[in-house]
Amino acid sequence: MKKPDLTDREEKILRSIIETHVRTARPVSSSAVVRKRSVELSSATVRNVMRSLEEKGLISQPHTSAGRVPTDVGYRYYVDNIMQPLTLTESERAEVRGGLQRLTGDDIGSVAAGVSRTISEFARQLAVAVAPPVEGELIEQIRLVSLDGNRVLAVATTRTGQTRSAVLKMREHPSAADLAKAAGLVSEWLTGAPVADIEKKMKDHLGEVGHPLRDVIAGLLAGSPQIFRVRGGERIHYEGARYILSHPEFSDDAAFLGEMFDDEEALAELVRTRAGEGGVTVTIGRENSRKEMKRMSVVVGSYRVGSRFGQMGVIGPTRMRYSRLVGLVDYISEVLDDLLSERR
Amino acid sequence: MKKPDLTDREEKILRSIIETHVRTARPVSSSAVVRKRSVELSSATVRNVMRSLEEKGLISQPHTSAGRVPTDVGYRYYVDNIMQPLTLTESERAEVRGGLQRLTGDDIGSVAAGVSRTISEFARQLAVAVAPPVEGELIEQIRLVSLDGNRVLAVATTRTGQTRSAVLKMREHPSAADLAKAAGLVSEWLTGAPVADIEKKMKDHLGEVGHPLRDVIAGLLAGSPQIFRVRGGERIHYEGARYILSHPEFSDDAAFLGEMFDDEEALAELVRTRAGEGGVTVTIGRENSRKEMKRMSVVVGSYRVGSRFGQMGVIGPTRMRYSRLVGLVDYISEVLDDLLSERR
DNA sequence: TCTTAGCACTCTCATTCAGAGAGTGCTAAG
DNA sequence: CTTAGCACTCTCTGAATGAGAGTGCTAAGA
Repeated sequence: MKKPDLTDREEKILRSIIETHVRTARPVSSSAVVRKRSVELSSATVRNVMRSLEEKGLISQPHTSAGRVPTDVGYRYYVDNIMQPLTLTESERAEVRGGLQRLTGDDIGSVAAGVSRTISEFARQLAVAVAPPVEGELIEQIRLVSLDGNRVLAVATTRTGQTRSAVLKMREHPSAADLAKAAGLVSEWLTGAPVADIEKKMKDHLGEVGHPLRDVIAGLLAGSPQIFRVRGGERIHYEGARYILSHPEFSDDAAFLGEMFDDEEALAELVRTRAGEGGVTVTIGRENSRKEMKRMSVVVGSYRVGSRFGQMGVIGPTRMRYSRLVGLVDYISEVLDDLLSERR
Repeated sequence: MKKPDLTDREEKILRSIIETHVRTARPVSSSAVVRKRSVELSSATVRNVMRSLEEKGLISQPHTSAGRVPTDVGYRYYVDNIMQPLTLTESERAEVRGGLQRLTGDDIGSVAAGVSRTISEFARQLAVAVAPPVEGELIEQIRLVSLDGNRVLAVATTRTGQTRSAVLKMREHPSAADLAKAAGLVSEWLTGAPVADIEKKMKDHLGEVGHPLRDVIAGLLAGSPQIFRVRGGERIHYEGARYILSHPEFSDDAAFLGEMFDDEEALAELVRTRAGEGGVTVTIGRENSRKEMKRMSVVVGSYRVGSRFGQMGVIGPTRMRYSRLVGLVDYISEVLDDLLSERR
């Protein structure tokens, strides 16, 4: 997997090429490398080294007489072996932490929204955050509150302290006593069960109860998807469309990006599949599963809520500041783990 | 305002030019008009008419020897005086109505989300829907439900049957009896008051109550923004980014569109400012307040929930099928008024 | 053996030019 | 008032040209 077969000098020159290409967006010539004082060599020698880097597939020429541009393989080598994650400045760290701290009182979906906003702001790239799935959460308790007419508010709390609720429409108006009884009964059945199992459990027990309560519980069963099936929109958040859309190099990909914005599930997939549990993962250009992303890179990290993981990351051109972005995502995931483990 | 100073023949030719331009996206020549059999005339005569239309500012030539293209003024005349809204086919009507019907059980924000999805699907354009503001709603009742630890779920219902809730963190764990008392007291103060006034009202009455209840109510006051200040994300929904982003003519405007997607409030402004109460409004090209939209048109309608209005519409190139889109928005607003007035 | 100066070579990019094609405006006749 | 005919204008395409950038190669120097 590793490719440590570069000499010190080759690494220095690869680094120089990548870093100036990231800044300038144009092919880097041998003389540009010399001007940067990356190495004390003549341009002719640098050219020889560049040729060797090209033979190894790390850089390439757009055409015969242009400078060199890093390939995906070149960026990969840079990310794995050369680059160091950039530490944020003290004031940036304070700002990131402060911004995230303010979120942690909110529900887990809003946290994801805030995370995507924070990442986007500091990265100046499209940012995506996916909240951890609710399916594995364990039910703590179910409560039913009578509203007006036949409407009832169902409230479920989970072991990690999340709360979800929905308004149910019942066939007839249930009495407060019946509601309390039904809630007690259902809580008894479900406490400790994972959210994924609740429909099945309720169905299994439904036969055990008689007339007035049975209607209430049937209503609850009918509405349970509303309570627990989290729509993508609540779990997946993105921010910073303007950054990726303003890249002229992506004007051909605008249609693809539009599809991504419309299909949040697909967007989530990008950060989900590659996010390990802990650590920051970088996916470069053609390494992405979608061929439309051959000129984009994705930097993702994960964060932990209870026993489940959420993911977050940035999407931008392959020509991105990897050291800065890896450092940023890393720091945010550290802060989130810290802040979110505090909640019970 | 009106411009009825076109002859019958001029109108026919303007219509022909606009309708073929909308289809082909290219300048329309005099012979193309003749080929369409819009009028029984030679191309030379059509040319004379086109010259007159050009003098009146309704069409223009991109360059000396090209066909003609409609101007904003031309589209305006077409929309106001020539075009008829296109009625949807029976099966489309059924599909639209069915799709919207399924939504009306949900809360008012989800309805807006569904509306934008429906419009976008049928219009194949970017669609935006804005739910009516909650500020004018009148409070019906406030309930408080004890969760675990110091957390309390506050539930408010309004006169139009909307429900909003939030989890509040109290200083200390309140007893169930105190919660019930506090909820009763607050409901008494607030019932019938508009949402906009609740903070003030609670502050006014807070002095009247003594120790154990006072803490609870202070907690509710502190959390009331969470309950009622609707974040844009819940009110404003858009769908169909792929349609507008895939228009090659907007690849220059991608950065502007990105800003719109990021700033939902700005997007909402587009459909809000122009939406009258009832009826469909069309804003064409430079008529839009934002100069970046000089090549886009907006078709908006409104719908009513209780005494407040929500807005919805489509955003696309000026070269759009106005008759189809006006017909669609009109029908959707009709269906929504119908469906939403049913809820109490 | 490695480095470097020098130079020919290749490719892009911008400019210019010419010819084809599209569509108009004008004129004169019906 | 309408229309046939035609000259005119403008765009678009492709070819030709020259400048500029940057390389690869060779041969000399350390």
